[in-house]
Amino acid sequence: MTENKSQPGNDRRQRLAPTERKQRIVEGAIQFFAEAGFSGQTRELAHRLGITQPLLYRYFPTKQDLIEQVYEELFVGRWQPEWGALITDRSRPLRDRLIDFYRAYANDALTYEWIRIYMFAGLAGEDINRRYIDLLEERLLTPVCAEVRAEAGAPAPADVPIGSLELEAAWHLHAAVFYYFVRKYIYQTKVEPDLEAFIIDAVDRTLDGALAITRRMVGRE
Amino acid sequence: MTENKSQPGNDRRQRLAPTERKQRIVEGAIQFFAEAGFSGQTRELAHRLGITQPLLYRYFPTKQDLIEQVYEELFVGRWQPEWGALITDRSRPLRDRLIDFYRAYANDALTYEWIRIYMFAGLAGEDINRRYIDLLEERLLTPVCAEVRAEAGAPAPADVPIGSLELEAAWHLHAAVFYYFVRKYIYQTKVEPDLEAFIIDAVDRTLDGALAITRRMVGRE
DNA sequence: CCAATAGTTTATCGTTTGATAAACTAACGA
DNA sequence: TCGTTAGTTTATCAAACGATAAACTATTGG
Repeated sequence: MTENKSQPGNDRRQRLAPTERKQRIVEGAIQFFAEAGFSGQTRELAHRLGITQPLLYRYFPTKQDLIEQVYEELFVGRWQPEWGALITDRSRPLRDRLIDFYRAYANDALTYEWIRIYMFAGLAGEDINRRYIDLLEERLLTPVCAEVRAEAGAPAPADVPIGSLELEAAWHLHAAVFYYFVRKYIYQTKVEPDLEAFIIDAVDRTLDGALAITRRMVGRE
Repeated sequence: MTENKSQPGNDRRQRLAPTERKQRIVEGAIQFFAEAGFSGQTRELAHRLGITQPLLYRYFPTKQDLIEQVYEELFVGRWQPEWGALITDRSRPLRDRLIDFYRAYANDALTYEWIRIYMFAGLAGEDINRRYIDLLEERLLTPVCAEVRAEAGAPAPADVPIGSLELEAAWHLHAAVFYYFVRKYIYQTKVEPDLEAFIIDAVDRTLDGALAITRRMVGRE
């Protein structure tokens, strides 16, 4: 018997560079906390990672620090800057832009881990949700309102500011898509299997209705 | 000094009839778990109730039994049977019926406690959410689809079954109202202050769009 | 080949937490 | 008035859990 280092089931005590180990811990934590919530035990997280529990504390002083890192990775890192340009590109029909955006957003952001940790964080009273919503209103919802205005032939936001109820119209579409994934990943019930078709219908319903209401509310130019 | 029983600050050791005590515990548990989640400690719940922690175990064998009772009180007890009739009353415009329903539903069901405990339960993997959604689809969403069909002049569900995407259209409105309260009570962000106006707009957006799509999807009679 | 560095584990501490047992006492009936 | 019933508290247990200290060992440079 020479080396048994690479034998299956005997691969413990795997020495990694600090950055690599830290990254693995964060990724494992995302998966684990998404399932178990933040009251999940550090011992079980360590077990899933194939390491011992005190090792976590070599890389993160406290459990809360690890959680903070999870937020960073998940909520700050996943917003794609090009989405903003996608929304405001008036060379394409607004309907197509919204469909493309929500297709991309659903794919990159609204994953199992994202949705669940987002909701866990909200219930825990963390301000990460409020900060994310500020970002969302600034980069998505307000621009969408401006595009709806343009589409409806209504005054630009610079002349007539976006009203609270108009913002709610943009939330309306967002809520439909978001809640679809809440049902899928939190309640774990059956949802429409064709995500593409679902998004198209949701956009059409919201947009048609929103256009009519916007014309009524804000008036045409 | 004769009696100090009713003096303020000295009212401990308050003896209650079992049913009364049990009721107070459940109501306190609803409030407490809504804030703290189900990982909230029994000692703190007892403290808020002004009783000692072991007393909880006189009335509920385990913490989980108490939680079960919270579900019962909150999710089973709050559905008003008359809501079904409200939806299907074709002597009134569908728009008015939907507005009235969601006004009532928001008032009676979508409270701070309800929303938060519902979400906590979902994340915990409890099947109460799936059971509630079955109830919702049967008593609300499917009937709404049938009414939209009638309004759109499309075939009745008996002839052409309700499709998955049609059900999603009913979910669309439901999601908008639900998510409004998620933002209010879970993320705790500013929302449109006029709930009435919000509901009216949401109904109009969804209904107009849904009518058009239903006509396209199912065809007219 | 050896010694120093540092990644990882073993052992353990102090609290927290759900739950139980036994003591205490307010209320009611004979 | 007194004794029994039962609602409530005090005291405590055992396991769970975040966190720390010290021992262990894989890797690297000379």
